[in-house]
Amino acid sequence: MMIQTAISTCEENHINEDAVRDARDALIDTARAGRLAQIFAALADPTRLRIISALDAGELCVCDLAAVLDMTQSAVSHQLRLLRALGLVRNRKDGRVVYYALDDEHIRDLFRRGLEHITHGQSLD
Amino acid sequence: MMIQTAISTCEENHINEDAVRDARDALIDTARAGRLAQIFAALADPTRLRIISALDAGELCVCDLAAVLDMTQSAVSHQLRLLRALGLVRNRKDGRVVYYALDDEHIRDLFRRGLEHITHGQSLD
DNA sequence: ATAATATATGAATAATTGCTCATATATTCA
DNA sequence: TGAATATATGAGCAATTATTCATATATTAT
Repeated sequence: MMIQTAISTCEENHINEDAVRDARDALIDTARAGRLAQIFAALADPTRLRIISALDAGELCVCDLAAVLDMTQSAVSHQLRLLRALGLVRNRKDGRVVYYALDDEHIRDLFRRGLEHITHGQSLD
Repeated sequence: MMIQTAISTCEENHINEDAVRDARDALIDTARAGRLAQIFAALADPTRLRIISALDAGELCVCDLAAVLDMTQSAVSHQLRLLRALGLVRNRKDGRVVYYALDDEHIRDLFRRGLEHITHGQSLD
């Protein structure tokens, strides 16, 4: 007579071995998780999203960007530095004016898709 | 003889009026920016991304999820509460066991696209 | 060279956040 | 009912972060 091995506590034997196995296969490693989180983190701030939306229309110099966003030049510059460090924007210099533009189609895609999600409730592809 | 009006300082007249106009049109309002930021913020943490990746394989109870992630049940529970508050996961209760599953195809899509971005350098659509 | 202007950046601060620890709640079992 | 187990959650702490303020750097114009 076969008695089913007691799955005593979750800690020891898990509640569902199969599900755990599947999950372990699907689980992304911490390195990937970290890099991915960093990308999404770049989009996880209202100011940066507004910057990205503004630049989505074309390049803009820092001063004009600050005017459009109605923010301090300093604050905008700080965020631009961050976005540049992450490779999301590029800049070109013309005299003492520095123009910024979006430089990552993937991010632009994520941004637009997120925006779709916000605006038209449901509409995937 | 027509003398071009001096665009004195950026503060007053902007450096490029046209670009500013376009940017103003494209600029998303702060309400949208806030909501969108919140969505991306949900994906801006390695732990939450690992949770999402694990649940992408199917539902899992809290305890098994904690085991898979090698994290405290408490920490996992806290993150699950956050994800649930944002509508990213749903849960069903079976006795004293609570199973969690992904509940937002848009987020799942964003997650997978972000992951693609990470893994295969360039590959949009 | 000096003044003016556009941008960058270090330091400081306030707010947010992810985790731990302790404990509460809920459910099953004896 | 009481003990055991799965999950939830409040408080506290350490780390991160977005902004401001002051100031530095770079470029143009006088």
